[in-house]
Amino acid sequence: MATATAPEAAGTQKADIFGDAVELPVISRPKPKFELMLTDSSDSDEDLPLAQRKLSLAAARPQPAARPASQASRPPSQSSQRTDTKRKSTGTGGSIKKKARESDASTRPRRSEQAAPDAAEIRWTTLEHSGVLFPPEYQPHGVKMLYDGVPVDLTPEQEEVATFYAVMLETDYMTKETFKKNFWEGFSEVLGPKHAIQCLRKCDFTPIYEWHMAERERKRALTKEEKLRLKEEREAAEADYKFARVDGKQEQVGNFRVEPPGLFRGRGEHPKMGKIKKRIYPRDITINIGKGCPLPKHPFPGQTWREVRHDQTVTWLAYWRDPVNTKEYKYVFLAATSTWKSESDLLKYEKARKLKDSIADIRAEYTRNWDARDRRERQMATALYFIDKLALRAGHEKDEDEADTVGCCTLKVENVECLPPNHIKFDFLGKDSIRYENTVDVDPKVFQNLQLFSREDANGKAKQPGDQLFECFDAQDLNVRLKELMDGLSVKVFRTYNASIVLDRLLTGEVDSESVEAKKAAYDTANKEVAVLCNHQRAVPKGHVGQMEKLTAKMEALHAELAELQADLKLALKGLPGKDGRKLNAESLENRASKKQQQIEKAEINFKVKEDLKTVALGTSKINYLDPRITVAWCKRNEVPLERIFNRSLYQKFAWAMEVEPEYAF
DNA sequence: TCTACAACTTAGTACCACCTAC
DNA sequence: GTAGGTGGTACTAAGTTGTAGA
Repeated sequence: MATATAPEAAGTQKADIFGDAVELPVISRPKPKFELMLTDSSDSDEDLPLAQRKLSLAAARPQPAARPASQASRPPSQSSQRTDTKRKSTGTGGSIKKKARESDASTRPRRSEQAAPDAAEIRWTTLEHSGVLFPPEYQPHGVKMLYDGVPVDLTPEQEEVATFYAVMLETDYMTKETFKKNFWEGFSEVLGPKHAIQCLRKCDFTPIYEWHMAERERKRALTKEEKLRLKEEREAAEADYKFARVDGKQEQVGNFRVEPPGLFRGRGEHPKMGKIKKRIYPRDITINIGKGCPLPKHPFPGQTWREVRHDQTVTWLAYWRDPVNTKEYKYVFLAATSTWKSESDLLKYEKARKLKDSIADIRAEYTRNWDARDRRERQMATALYFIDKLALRAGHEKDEDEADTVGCCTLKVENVECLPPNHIKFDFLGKDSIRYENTVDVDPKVFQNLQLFSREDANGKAKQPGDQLFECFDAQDLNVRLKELMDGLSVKVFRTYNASIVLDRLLTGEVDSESVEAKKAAYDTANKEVAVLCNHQRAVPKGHVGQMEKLTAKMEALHAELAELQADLKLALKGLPGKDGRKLNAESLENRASKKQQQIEKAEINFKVKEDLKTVALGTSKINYLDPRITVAWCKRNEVPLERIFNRSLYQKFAWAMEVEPEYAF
């Protein structure tokens, strides 16, 4: 039985992967397979544990100004009251959408220009980097697509767009009319009105697709040496862009590559899927860099960056406007391992831990408000119950040109079904158009409220499909309320809190096995609980059915072999020869049967795990929701090598959590 | 007061390199 | 040596949030 290792008894050892400054309690684990990228140790607080350092940093930084007293003390009933009339129902199945944004962002003064940023907002003093890496210019291949069975000449620009489409011929997008319609709009524009190609139906992109597949195969068939040479060339080209220097410290850049052109691959039924994502040039990109630093170079003579800023209040290095969703931006940020991201992670988990101290009061408050006379109060309290218990996302109103997905605050009446006596069935498309389907038992008061909210609005008018379930408030209103309950609280904190507290609870007991395999399985089970809670789904892996069939056949073969061994063993124990007259050795047969049994058990576990997890994504919660200190502490207590749980990336991302005490509780 | 922007986090998927079993 | 499986990683879409400014 594994026992928790007391820190005093455990002592500490230097762990070279973390650099000299970090000490780990002794646990029996092999040297990790990978090295952490060492951070600059010139910080004056280098003797502090990393976690404390970050906290100290956070504490040292002036806190943002408190909310105006008027806002802070405003009684809930007086806060931005949203009425039924404000949010009109479409009654046609569509959700209420925001008015399309029309103003040009470039005409708006930027935050940093409005006034000198106060000290609380300054994120850096010096910032040096090499900008962004552009994808190579298009190289025409000369393969002709067919129109009405006849090869057609295309200009390089037209050929490029045709190729965007051709490479997607075998994807599900080809079954989507929206995708094809949007592509055709873009393609026909590139072709021009007088082009021979006049409709998509007669287009045959197969020759280009076949060329693409042959290219892929050619690259796959390169020799090891050729592949290595290409890799080295690629790395040499990227070297300058991989790192930035922030206040003198080298930091990894996350996404330094400019997104290449292609077709927009929106998820679910995104109305813009198939639109052409045009090529981005320096003239589209705004660079953020320290004053006096050399400007990043780019390979386009005659072009200049769209703009160069020296905004010390933000952490992005570059951005450009999304060419498809033109109201949005694409940013280049530092990598997850950077100090900025680590700080931000730590603060996120500390905020979630703070919620732990307030959660009882918050629950008491929303429970009281299930009976509130004010409909808005009652709706908010009901919604918050679901956010808390089911870890639902906030859900903001969306434009017509976005996928029609919802969160808690934007649920429509048809997304919930009240099943007496107290079951609520949820069925809606959430983020990424992932379906949330869940039936839960709720408090009778919540059940009554939901029946009312889905039946009629505040004026007693019957609701129709497409109408909002909670029509009296939105996510922003709820966040304002949450800030009254706890400083810094917002809806998303509940997801972090719930994910981490569930993991913490599930990992509290001792694992009933000495084997690392069994311990890891216990961890994965807990991880799975969280993933299910957060509705982290994935597509069933390709070939899953085939794999399961193979596993089934393998298990059947193993069982048959075991049966044979057991039959022989019976004969051997009676001193009889085998069916074929062979002499049998009982001891050997017993060993072989035992090994076979183990093989069967292993295969059965493998089968079950595979089937269980075929639609569950474990990684998302590990990366975003689970306080890594829970995992690190559990590994220390249970003598599980951390690299069995965290891969290299997570190891680096959570470097700040490594020296946590084994007794750490979320 | 409200909307839209700007900045950031969270998310699933495609692809590729590596490992393992045969 | 090879095929198939697996895990890591890059990519980029799609959320959330706080707040400026009309």
